[in-house]
Amino acid sequence: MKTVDLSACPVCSKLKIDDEGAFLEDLKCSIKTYAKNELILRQGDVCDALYMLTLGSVKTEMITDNGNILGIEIIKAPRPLAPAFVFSDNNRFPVDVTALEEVEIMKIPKAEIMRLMMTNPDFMSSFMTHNANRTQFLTNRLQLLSIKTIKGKVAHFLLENSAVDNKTFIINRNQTELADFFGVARPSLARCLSEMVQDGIISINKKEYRILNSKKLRELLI
Amino acid sequence: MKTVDLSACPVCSKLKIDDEGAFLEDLKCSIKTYAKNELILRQGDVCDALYMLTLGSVKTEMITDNGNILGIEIIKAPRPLAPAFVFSDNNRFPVDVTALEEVEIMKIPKAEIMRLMMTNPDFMSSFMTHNANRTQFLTNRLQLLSIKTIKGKVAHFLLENSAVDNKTFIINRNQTELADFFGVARPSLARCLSEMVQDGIISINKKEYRILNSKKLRELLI
DNA sequence: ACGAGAGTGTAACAATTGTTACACTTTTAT
DNA sequence: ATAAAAGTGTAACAATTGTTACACTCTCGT
Repeated sequence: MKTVDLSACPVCSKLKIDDEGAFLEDLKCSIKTYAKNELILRQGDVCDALYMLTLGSVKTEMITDNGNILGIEIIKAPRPLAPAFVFSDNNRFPVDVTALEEVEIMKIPKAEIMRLMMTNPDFMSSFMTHNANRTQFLTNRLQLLSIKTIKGKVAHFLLENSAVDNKTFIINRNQTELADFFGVARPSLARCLSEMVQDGIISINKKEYRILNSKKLRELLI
Repeated sequence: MKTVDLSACPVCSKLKIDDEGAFLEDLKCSIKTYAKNELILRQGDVCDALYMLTLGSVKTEMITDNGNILGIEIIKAPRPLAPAFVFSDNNRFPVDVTALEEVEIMKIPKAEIMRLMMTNPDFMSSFMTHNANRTQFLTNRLQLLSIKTIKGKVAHFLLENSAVDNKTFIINRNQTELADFFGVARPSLARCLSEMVQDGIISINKKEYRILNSKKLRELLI
């Protein structure tokens, strides 16, 4: 059974491997499966290995001190989960990870990662780049959270997600998830969205969003 | 002139180098100095090299779309600035960096970093760990920002900064900087602080903060 | 096709925070 | 030493967001 497509993985794609099967057998790793909605990793868990999502998709969310949920992101296989934290001094998971469907996770010991990095320059480079991109993602998240008004967050989010040429796009989150993502209350988000629709700035049809007036949308950032 | 103490640097400390001088001469890098309050790096600048702060201290802050300032951290030499971003796909600086005093910065090309990593396992390990710790720092920042009430942020911050045994400590930020750090308005922070003092939860004397009632402080997180 | 449950729209009201303004204190530079 | 600048306390008011509640629509499984 081939469960992993290494070439699609951001940190493994550059590996020059003759025999993928042999490579994976060589790797001292264990594989575990999880059912839909199962909690895979808990915020605060010790992170002594690299967890590679090899099949399915998961969501990560942060539980704040006050019990609020802050949605972080949805991750689809194949991709490593929180790869940076394997190497941190206080190596604990920063988020809860929950299975969105049937999921398969490969657990690779830290020592194995070290070995791969030392013997394989391309792997090292990919791993570094991937981690750097993750940091950039976190920075963007920080930027989004630091916008104080909900309309500003929405504007930032929509402008970021809209291609230059295409002003219509699908957002694969329902309103509740979107509110979690922004760290605001659901009815507050609904109010802002409906006001923006009334003002002719955007239109919403189910999960399809369209920017009608990007000038006004940009003004909401000010 | 010896400007750098490698042993104090989080990513260079483990380097086994006989002749520090020769090592630094070998490194294809350039050194530049900046005056107090000078803007060293601007958010969005292309980041094609590792910037190592070798002397002095700087502050980093993020300018959000709406022009607000979000204070991130104060960095003292020796330490690399935004090391993760050298390797990111979209390698641009995430923050403004401003000199807090006379500052010296060493610019090391990306290729040199790669060479060091490949030839020096300890350097690689330190670099990885440092980047991981930076990610963890960003995650903590994210957690702080996701707390919605100002008192909650203050409580989180104070509890995080207070040692277990010592309930008194110095915060080297004035009220304005603290407000920027929390991403709130200065008078709002002042109001919360004075209420917390009135309620006998904390006491403040200039920059010395003391926790008087840690139980009540913890309740503010709920 | 139909009922249960999830998701959405919206309203009234409460709570928190932001804004602006100004007096006052402390620090810094000359 | 003294003026200028930076930092702090605080008040009135505006604006935004959260809370709670409920009706309505849509989706999905049986």
